Amino acid sequence: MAITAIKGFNDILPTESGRWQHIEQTARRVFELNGFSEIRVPVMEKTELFSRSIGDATDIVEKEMYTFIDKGENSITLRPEGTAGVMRAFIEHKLYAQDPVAKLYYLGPMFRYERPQKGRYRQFHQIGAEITGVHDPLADAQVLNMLVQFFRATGLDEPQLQINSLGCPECRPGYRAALVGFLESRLDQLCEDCKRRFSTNPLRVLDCKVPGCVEATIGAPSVLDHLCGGCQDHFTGVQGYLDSTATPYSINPRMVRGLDYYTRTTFEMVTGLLGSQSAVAAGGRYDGLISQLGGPAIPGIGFAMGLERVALLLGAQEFSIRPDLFIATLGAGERSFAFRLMHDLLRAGIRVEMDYDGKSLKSQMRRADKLKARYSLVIGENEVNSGTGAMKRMEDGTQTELPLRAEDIMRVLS
RNA sequence: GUGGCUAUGGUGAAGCGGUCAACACUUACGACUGUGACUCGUACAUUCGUCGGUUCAAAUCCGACUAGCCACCCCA
Repeated sequence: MAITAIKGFNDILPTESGRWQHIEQTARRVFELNGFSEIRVPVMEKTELFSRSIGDATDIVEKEMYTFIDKGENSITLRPEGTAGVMRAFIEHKLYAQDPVAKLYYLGPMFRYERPQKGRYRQFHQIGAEITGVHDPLADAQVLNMLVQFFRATGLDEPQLQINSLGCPECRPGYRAALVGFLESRLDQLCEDCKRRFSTNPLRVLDCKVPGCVEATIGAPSVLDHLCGGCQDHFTGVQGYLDSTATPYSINPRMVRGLDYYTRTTFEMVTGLLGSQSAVAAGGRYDGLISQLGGPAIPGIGFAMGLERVALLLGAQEFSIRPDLFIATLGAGERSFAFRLMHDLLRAGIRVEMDYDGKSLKSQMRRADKLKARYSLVIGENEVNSGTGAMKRMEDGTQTELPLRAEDIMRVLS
């Protein structure tokens, strides 16, 4: 039996890589337009970074991390998400000293040990962006608008933006207490999972899809009614900015996040097209994270989107590269002439293909067709002797006689 | 970690106990001795995820294992 890839780790084959490049290029273009610069950080970090930022009691840290001990006895973890590493770098290199307002984006593989399913893999890829140093809801709104811009630019208008506010360390405890009080009386109506959540993370009960739980939580207190003045103003501000740019969104007071560091604004881009993996991108504000990791008290906000999920939404769209010209040759003698011509054209930036191993002309023409070459050119003894030949436009079969020099060929191609 | 489903060539698949494992696509070569797409011809699974069992006989029945998919949990 041949060796196969690890469960949940996928190859991105040439037929799909074009789609991935389209996504990545679009993200880079949109993000850079918005003033974000790329930051590249390692795929592994000390385990402690993640347990401290994401939260010890979260599922990610409790059961989904690829953690191991290296030869120096250090506990190392393959990053399960990007923000922690980016903020570690931000603090470690004191980027805030130059300018506390940093706009950073990153992209790359993330790792989570979960059972794979549609749109969820053990190695998956995210593109994320972060803004540090801005308290004003303007930063929230810019990040959200940029996300919406990205999806539009990618040709996807389906995912919907949902926003919520989780409050801050001031007001969240009060809300949590109110919710616990409410749920306590209906504990017997909740599913087994929710009974467990009730003690570990009561906010999650609101997110449960079991009909009994949905019903039991109908009159539950909303986070939005328990926000303190500051959080209330902030959330209103975010909405105001979104309204002013006519960015469509809806408020989902039941939206909960899986990472502990979120405060105030949280959001998701959701789709109904990916089965149970409805979130294509998600993020929020993390005002306490940087100081929690040993940096100064600087706020932050950001998001990450799942590339596999975006790629799935894009479907089987073709992004293949077509050659401009295919050169067919009739004999070994002509091939060196053709090779030289191809070389000149490649140097000029023309995409050229030629036959590699002396196949029949029929085969070569078939190949030109299969590669979807725009033009073909047959080179035989006559062409080599006369220095002229005929370029055939594959689309309609018309031929153009011309001298076989790079500049003449380029003229026909343009 | 839990549950369900499925495993036949490069791909999509027929086959449901008994002659060479259909068919389609892909690929290669040819019909056209210097011009593709359409058409036609030829070739391409000593073998049906793996191991074991039942049987005179198994891709077809049984068991175990493995893998994949989907769902739950959770999440991008």
